[in-house]
Amino acid sequence: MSMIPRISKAEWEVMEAVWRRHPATALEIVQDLSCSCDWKEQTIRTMLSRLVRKGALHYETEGRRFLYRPLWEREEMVKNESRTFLQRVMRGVAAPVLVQLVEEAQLTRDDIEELRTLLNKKQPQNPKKQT
Amino acid sequence: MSMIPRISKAEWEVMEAVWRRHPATALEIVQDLSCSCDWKEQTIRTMLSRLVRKGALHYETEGRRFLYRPLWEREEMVKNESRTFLQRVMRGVAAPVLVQLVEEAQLTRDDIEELRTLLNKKQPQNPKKQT
DNA sequence: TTATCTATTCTACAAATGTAAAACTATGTC
DNA sequence: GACATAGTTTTACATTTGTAGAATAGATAA
Repeated sequence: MSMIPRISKAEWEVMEAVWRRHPATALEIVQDLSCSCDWKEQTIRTMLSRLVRKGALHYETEGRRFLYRPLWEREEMVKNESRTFLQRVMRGVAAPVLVQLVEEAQLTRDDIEELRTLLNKKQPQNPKKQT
Repeated sequence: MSMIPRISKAEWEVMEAVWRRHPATALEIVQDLSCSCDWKEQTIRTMLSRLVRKGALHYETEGRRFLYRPLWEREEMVKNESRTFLQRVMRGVAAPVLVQLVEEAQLTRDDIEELRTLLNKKQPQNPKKQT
């Protein structure tokens, strides 16, 4: 199985739009993003190509245009990013970061409930000694 | 108040070492990292300079060497990174990412307890409608 | 069938990142 | 003082990212 590609911040933005609307033409993506970003159309088209090159998107041609689709579920990529983030920012010590994130996050009642349930089910790990 | 600088993955690694050992000479940092990374000594020294330039570290001279110190608490930078991460990966919809992270993370009994308490105190937000 | 659209592909270029080697400079040491 | 040492500063160079303009080619309207 090929690797989930690492994509940049701006590319992520474009991916979001593709996830929202796929299958989608470049123009549709541009329109979708027109409110949130103020990139030039060409910029977004460039990023679509790069995402194809990186193996994050693929397309079929429909007439002269491309219909883009994600090659990965949003969830898979979120998982991947999260893992990378955790490794980078915490080198294994998850809790402080999670605390931080929970504090920052805006969560609905349901979100909170879901997380609480998750924590109840969570299997505790023994603390590891510091290297 | 000046801004917390954004630093790259590799630079973060170096920062970790500085946080662990500060005040520390370049050599000490190099040694600290020698087990975990296999960068050449020069590479690490370069990153120390870049971190100074970026305003993440500063130094005093001690004889001919520099004694490096972080300009920011680890916690502040973690907070900052977390915020950036959340904005990037979730554009405001925190819960799925948090679920993912909690699932991935290795948490001790105490960590879980802490998070649970936090969630209990957490003020729920009303769901916002999608744009 | 030719001019015009419009979509994609190529090219551009500066800044940041990863990864160092080379050069320069104090400072002990002989 | 001359030289080796061990620091720092400069320079290097390929990739990735951000941000597009220019060129090209297929579809279409006149």
